[in-house]
Amino acid sequence: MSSDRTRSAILAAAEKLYADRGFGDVTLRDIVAEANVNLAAVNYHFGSKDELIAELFVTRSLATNRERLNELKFAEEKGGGRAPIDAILHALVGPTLRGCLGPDREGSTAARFMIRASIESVPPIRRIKNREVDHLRKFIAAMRRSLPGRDDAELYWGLHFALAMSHHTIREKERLTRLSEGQCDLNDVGAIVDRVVSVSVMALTGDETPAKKTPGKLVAREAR
Amino acid sequence: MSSDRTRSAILAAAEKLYADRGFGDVTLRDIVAEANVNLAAVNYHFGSKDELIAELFVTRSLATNRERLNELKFAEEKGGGRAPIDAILHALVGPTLRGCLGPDREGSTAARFMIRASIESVPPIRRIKNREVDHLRKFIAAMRRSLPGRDDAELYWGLHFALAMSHHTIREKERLTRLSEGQCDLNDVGAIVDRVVSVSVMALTGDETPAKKTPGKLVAREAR
DNA sequence: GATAGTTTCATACAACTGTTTGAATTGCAA
DNA sequence: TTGCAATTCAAACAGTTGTATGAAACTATC
Repeated sequence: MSSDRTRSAILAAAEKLYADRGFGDVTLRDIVAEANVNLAAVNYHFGSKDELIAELFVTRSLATNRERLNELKFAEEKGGGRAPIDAILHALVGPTLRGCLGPDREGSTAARFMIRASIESVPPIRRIKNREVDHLRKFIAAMRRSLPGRDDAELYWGLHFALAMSHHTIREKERLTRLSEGQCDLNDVGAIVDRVVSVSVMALTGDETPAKKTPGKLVAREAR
Repeated sequence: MSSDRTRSAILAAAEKLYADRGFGDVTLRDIVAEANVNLAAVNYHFGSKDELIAELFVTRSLATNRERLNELKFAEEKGGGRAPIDAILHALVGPTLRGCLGPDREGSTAARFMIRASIESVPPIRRIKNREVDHLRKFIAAMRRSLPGRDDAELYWGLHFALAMSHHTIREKERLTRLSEGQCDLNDVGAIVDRVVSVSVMALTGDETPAKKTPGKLVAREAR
């Protein structure tokens, strides 16, 4: 228990390299070179390469989940047990978007690592993501309290779409920048969060029964 | 030019195996075993493993793009040069969703392969996807005609969100099924397309200037 | 300062990867 | 049939990968 130095040097080096070059072509030898430690150190301290990746991902995603739940709890307490739906969605997508996008996050290896983890799909991370369901259920519960009477399926779809927009923005931010030739500002994270939340709220409250076969033209207006 | 037999046997076997087990752990030896051909045949007929994957992906995605443009062209001709926005978005997300989800597509290796290609992110496929920008610009142009005066950035965000919901639904269909405990029907593809289109239309037409700092509650109603 | 436990290190291992080679076989035209 | 090109094949190649080993170096306790 004395030498955390090696341990954390490996973690830092691995996070940096994975963030920079992806999981695909970063070997243990690259990592130990960057960390200036011996090759065997990874297996000694982490057991295996996969466990190293898992620890990296778990640490970061636990932090995000904690932040999410804090925001949710705060919003629900403020609303006396019922948070407004936009606050709930804000708590859901805000931490992730803020963590991965945003100013001066360019240099943050943690953020870039999480972007990689979102783009590539490597077994140890996939295993962890599959346990995320329980976490999301807490948001479904809050949404149910916020929009009582709403069909559960609608809530699931709303949450699903909120995550879709948030994750896709993270995954494809370069492509969106290129496609829009810079007209979409990917630096103003606050505006992005608001935009995702706003659309998600519309998805949830727009029309009771989503257009069945031929969706009519939909017009939304701001109701104060 | 005589033996396409080997060539297409390889293509079929590769598509099946990649669809079933992902790109990560399917080797050339797996493929040639499934195809009952010699190991060297892949390099002989395709040059390299990456070129095999690329050909597989290009074939399928060209088909999807063609279908998209057909739908778009049809809608614009019907509208005399200006298609309604929901028709444009329908042309954008319909072919992809229909191609990857939907009934009796369970057995379609082509569909499952495209899902894999959407989930995992392997270099040859990434290279091809990066050339997709020109294709998407045609939809931006159609959207500009459909919603004149609208800020270009808004159009880009709308298209981006439409793709986000469509791709995320494909990628995470199992997870959504599990999360919603089957309450979200992933088999009714038509309904899913309509749902994605409907939300995308709301995103594009909902409020002129997307809520800046504190998004107000938004209510949409059906017009017409 | 001897001892026991932890940590580092160089090295080897065993397996697997995509690719190449050169000879055998096939198919087809003259 | 003969000749030539296209195709198939078994085998080997060259490189990389994550992991295991056992000895050395360190660290703290008594």
